[in-house]
Amino acid sequence: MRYSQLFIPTLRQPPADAEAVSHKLLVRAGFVRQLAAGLYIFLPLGWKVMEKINNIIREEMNRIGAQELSMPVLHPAEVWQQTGRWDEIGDEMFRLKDRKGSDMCLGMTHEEIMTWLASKEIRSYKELPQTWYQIQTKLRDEARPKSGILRTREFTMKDSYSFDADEEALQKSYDLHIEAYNRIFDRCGLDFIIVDSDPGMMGGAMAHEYMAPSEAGEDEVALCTKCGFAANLELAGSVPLPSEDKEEALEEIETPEKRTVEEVSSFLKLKAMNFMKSLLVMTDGGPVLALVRGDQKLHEHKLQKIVGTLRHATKDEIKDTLGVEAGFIGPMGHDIRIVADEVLQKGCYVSGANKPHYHARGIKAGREFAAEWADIHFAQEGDGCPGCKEPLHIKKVIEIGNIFKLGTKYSAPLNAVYLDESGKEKPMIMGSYGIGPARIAAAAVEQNNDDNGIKWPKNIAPFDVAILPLNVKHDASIELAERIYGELRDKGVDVLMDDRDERAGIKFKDADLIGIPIHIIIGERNLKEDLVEIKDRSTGDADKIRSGDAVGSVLRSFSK
RNA sequence: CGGGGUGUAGCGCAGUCUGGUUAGCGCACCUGCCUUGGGAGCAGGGGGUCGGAGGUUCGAAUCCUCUCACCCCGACCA
Repeated sequence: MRYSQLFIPTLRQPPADAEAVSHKLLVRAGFVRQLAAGLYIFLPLGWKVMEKINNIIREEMNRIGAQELSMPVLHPAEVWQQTGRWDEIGDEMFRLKDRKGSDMCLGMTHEEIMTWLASKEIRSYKELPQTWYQIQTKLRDEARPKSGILRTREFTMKDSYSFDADEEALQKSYDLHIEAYNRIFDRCGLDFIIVDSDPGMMGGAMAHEYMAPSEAGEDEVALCTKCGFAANLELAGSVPLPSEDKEEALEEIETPEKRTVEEVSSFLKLKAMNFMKSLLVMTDGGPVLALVRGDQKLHEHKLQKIVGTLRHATKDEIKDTLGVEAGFIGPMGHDIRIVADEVLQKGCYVSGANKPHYHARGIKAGREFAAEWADIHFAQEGDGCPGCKEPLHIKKVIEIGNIFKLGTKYSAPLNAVYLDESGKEKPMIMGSYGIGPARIAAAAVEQNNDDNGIKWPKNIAPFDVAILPLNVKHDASIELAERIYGELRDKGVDVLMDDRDERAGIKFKDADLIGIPIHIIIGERNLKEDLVEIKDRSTGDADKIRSGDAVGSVLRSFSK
């Protein structure tokens, strides 16, 4: 394609409200524009990248026998009501009524509709397994869209669903998806890791997430380089650094206006790990006091699994329940349920003295208080790996894909059943598998860029090659550029010909910003010696070669 | 939903505190000349209901009230 005929609105400066690198660069380089919060327009270049990603996904999904189809985006409420999610899901679902007043919603995912289809059409074990997928628009009324195209309210997703006769067959479908996903993310040129994840509201037994390490990511994972442990911080266990093993008698200390661990620890000149944080949460079963060590963060999800749905107590509730204001709460002498992190079983700690402006030291489990013990802390950098005790590393990551074993969570309520060999009716065993193509693009930019712009991985770059005739008024330059352009195109190479009457500097800057992997630079000076320059965008390496060798050289670099 | 911030030309910003000519600057854009290996130079030019509504005032980008939008942190995230 010819640059002069393309719409590539590049900007010298990024918009002021962009924060993430991928957001800034994708806007600057003319790939996307924002319509409203969490709603993005994909410009021609951006759309080309999306199509390349989607085609890789298609090829790999088809390779494992998955079949592409297309589902409506607008759904009747009934199906969602049958699985209970119509009520479980809150404001995040876009809901509307049709002209007859019937409740409808915009699909945030397609478990219900896919299962509905299976329930209508599949009768026999002979028709199983089936894996269906689509690359479809999803809509979610996100509480906080952010980071450009990383978290939007409308986005395309590759979602596939497997229907199997039993758990063993589901495992096969699951493994096939792992195979496909590994190939997809490899081909897209991403650095990625697979981690254990929390099945959450999706239900089901097992789940993994594909994560691309990046500072722009919203998730955090704990990794062990020694034994390969890898898990989302939403569920990652860890072995905290051991507490100091000391024996102290209980003693009250005046700590005027010192409430937080930070304040009290600097006041008493003690490390955070010498403290015990006492936090009051409210549950359906009444108030619960949660205890973690001063250097730890309470993991509400872990606690929730023990005590049920919870929320933080208000200041008044703390006073009413414990008789003391927040900041001076201690675990002693309360007649309520106490759940404490296991690390507190050993050692003596400082915590609130249950009276204003006083803390107490020498608080020891079993002596001053009793508790239920559990892992209710967030894993942090340096904690021991739960598998091999080596220090864990925490990394920020972008979630680019996930795979879930759903079991019968959807097939049971929607009555998606089949008859087995003995004529017995059984629910289908399902799996659900997602990939966010726009997140692949964003992650690729986050992982591959420099001060000059994007360095696209070659398989998802908007063009394979850019030809830059530096002076379009120089006949020999243009003749050569046209010849190379034609020959590369004949070989199936996706070429951008910068035929604009612009100065050399502008062409260099734009080619770098847009991030095309290979640049063929045709300058008047080199051409006198029959030379052209081939530049590799990602390494910056540039070679001068005979003009007649340009096409062959470029083709060779693709077969590498 | 809680906290913070920002809305002035396509993009980036100044002006607002302390009200007062035709509201400025850089880049981009248009015309001409010149230039062609890293976002050139000279000359000329176009583009704004200062997010919106109401109010105060002789006079509002500027002060007051309400409202909308967007961004960031947190909560949430099937």
